[in-house]
Amino acid sequence: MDVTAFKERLKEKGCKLTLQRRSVLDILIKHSGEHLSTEELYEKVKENYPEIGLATVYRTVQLFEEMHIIDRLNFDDGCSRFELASEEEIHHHHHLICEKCNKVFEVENDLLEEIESEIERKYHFKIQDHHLMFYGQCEECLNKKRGK
Amino acid sequence: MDVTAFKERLKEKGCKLTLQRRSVLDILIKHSGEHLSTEELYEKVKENYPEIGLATVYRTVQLFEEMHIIDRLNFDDGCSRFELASEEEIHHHHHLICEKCNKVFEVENDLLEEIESEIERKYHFKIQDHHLMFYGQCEECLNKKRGK
DNA sequence: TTGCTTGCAAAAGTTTTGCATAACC
DNA sequence: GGTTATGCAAAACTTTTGCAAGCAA
Repeated sequence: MDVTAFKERLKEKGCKLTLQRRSVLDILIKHSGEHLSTEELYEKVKENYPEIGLATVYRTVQLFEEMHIIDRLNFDDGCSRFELASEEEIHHHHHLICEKCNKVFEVENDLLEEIESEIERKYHFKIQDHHLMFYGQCEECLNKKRGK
Repeated sequence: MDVTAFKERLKEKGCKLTLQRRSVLDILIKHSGEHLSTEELYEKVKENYPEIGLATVYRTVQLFEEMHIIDRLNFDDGCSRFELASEEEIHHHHHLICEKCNKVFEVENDLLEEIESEIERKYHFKIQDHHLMFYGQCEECLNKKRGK
């Protein structure tokens, strides 16, 4: 997303373009695929912008979430984590979480359309989004266990 | 689960059967399908066992989670919620979360085997569990919106 | 100028922990 | 009797909020 488009989307919401908001977005883009927490975002933004406050980062991720710029993820590690929302309408990757080393992998795979339409029909529920996480063991940890 | 089996499973872990643990299990069984939070569990246990402490309930749900007696759920409302784990090895329901009224519905539907085996093959990741949540609008809220 | 935004500090909310006492086996 | 478990209070964390000052448009 470029600065002009970003400013435009903020304006639509009656919000202003501030250096803090730009800095948070920059870090999110720079670290896409890393699922940073608010605290981690704050630490990274501070490297270039030491005056920023943690509360501002919390307020910014809330705003970005409402604007659908980012998605909030929960890996049960005590804090929210974020990733850039995909630009396309139908996005969706899933997450593999290794219960040994806690690493998170992304999976490009949807295939949920079938399940979604069945659920929509059966339960009269209009689905707008989904989160799918798989828990288990990653290749590396499987090999370690087997002593390879 | 009966008391004898419960005691046996506790003993396997070197843990003792206490009135507190029995009380928490009783409430979980009595309110299965309700996704109680730790605080809510505490309130309900207190009705019959007023001396119990909140920390004990926190410690108990941690223990039960390790024992796979319950599953921890996260609906992004600021706390963990719990449900009894299914007795069968493979049995999975999913959750529909209405973003208007925040009600949670359960869906009896697996159909993920196909996706799981594809992921296991492609990513060399051994899947042990999954969580699938759908976000959207429930029938009631859809009807309200349309003024029915 | 006007209203949105920020930084700070304090508050709020959930969860964990230390420790003396109590309960289980 | 020895060890695990509990209750209480305090601590640790994450997140939110109030408010005066600052900044964008």
